[in-house]
Amino acid sequence: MPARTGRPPKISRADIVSAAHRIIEAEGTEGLTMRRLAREVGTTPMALYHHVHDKEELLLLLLDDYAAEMPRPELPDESAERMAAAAVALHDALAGRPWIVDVLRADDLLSVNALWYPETIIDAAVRAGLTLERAVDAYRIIWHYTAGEITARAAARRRREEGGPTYRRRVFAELDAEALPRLAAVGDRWEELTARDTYGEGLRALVVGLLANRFAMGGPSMKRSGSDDDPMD
Amino acid sequence: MPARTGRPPKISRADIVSAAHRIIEAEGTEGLTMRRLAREVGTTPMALYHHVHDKEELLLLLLDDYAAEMPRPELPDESAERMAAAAVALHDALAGRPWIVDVLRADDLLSVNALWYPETIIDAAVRAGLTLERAVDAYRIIWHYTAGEITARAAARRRREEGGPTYRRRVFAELDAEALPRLAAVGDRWEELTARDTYGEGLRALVVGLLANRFAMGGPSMKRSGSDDDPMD
DNA sequence: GCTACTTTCTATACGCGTATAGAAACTCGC
DNA sequence: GCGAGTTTCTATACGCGTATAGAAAGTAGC
Repeated sequence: MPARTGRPPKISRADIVSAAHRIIEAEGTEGLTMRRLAREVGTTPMALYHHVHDKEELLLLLLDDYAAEMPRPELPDESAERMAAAAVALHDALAGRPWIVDVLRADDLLSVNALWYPETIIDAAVRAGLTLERAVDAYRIIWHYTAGEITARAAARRRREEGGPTYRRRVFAELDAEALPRLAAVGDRWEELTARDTYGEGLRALVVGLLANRFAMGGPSMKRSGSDDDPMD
Repeated sequence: MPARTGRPPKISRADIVSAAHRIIEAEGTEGLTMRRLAREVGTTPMALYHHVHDKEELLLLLLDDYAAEMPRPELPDESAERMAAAAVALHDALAGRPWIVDVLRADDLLSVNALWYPETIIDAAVRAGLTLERAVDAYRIIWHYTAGEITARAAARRRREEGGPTYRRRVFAELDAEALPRLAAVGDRWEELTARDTYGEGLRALVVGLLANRFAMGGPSMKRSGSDDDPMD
């Protein structure tokens, strides 16, 4: 029954997504606007909104398309290494696409086609001896770190491209060496030190710590200092 | 020589920042637009741009103001606990303010008045035995995790407020239980499990891992300690 | 063929951040 | 007192994402 009711569509979701791909490829993230996209597809901007809820959903579709082709590398057998390797693969796949950043806030599950990554990480964590619940926690923690690193990376790149290194200079120039001796000791080298890629190092530390499991949830040690009230609700 | 040349200003940066504070207090983040702010200050939108480079700088000023009053809690003496306590204080101070998210991508130093946090964390890391360079790396890694967690938290809150829980439902409904057994096992409980606050847990894992320092930079891999699943000794 | 109904697409408009051009209001050198 | 220079403020406009209203183009029942 291919006979559907209503005005027949001139464009499809797939048309939109592939046009978006083309634009991003040719003109980068900034070139992808709903108006520009409409022109590319050959329709009006608002027509897009009948196929896509908003721009964020469009980016999610783009991610999903892209995720289908992301590398699923051979993984080591040992659990900790396996977790780290899967996370690195996820990180590397995402870090290369600047527009990803706009979608990172969307969800911790990313897209359907990217579910292989959480699955693999959670599975490795369970194999390493965590309960399923704690494995999920571990995945989310790794994800927060990963998303944060990618965001910072993108911001640093943007800063580099825009050229204005003034702010950090000013900070270190005005810095009170008595109150902040460590930062003063770093001084001009901040720029250089923070340019290094520390994702892998942090990830390994995280995996080690998560599996070491020194501080079980609700455990007594390393209690939070300061007031007890949680400012989020 | 208080007699400066040029047309005398009607408004100051301080006026702008305090008006912005007022608006955010009264109407939340969404209420803070450059046009609304201009109305509050009693001027035109473009006049603001002579005192503030762009909206992001305004938010940074707001953060700096706010940072001056952030809690600097009494810290434990032991280094690892000290690092964690400072990071938790930073996290809690930032997590309460939704608009912070827009500024998180700005810089890893945040604002001048917030430098106490990196200083404290780096200092504790050095005391724990890291070199200054590695202590800076540790701080940045902690910062990436913290920023990522806060962003995800804000996104989750937004999702909660907007009410649409459809996406995750759909994901788990369509989920291929053979290809993704762990996620399938979690199933409906994903929502519940990911609502938990795991910042502290992750942070402690990170600190443990960073100080355990098993995998020095440039080291060969995570192999090293045999093929044991218990990475702590 | 007409009417009702459904789906898709178009036109218009709003508020956003901010670029650009130039007017306004002051000091200074003469 | 008057032009030159400097700083600040105003007017206008652009492109953005997208809300809203309604026109267009089909099918289904009569």
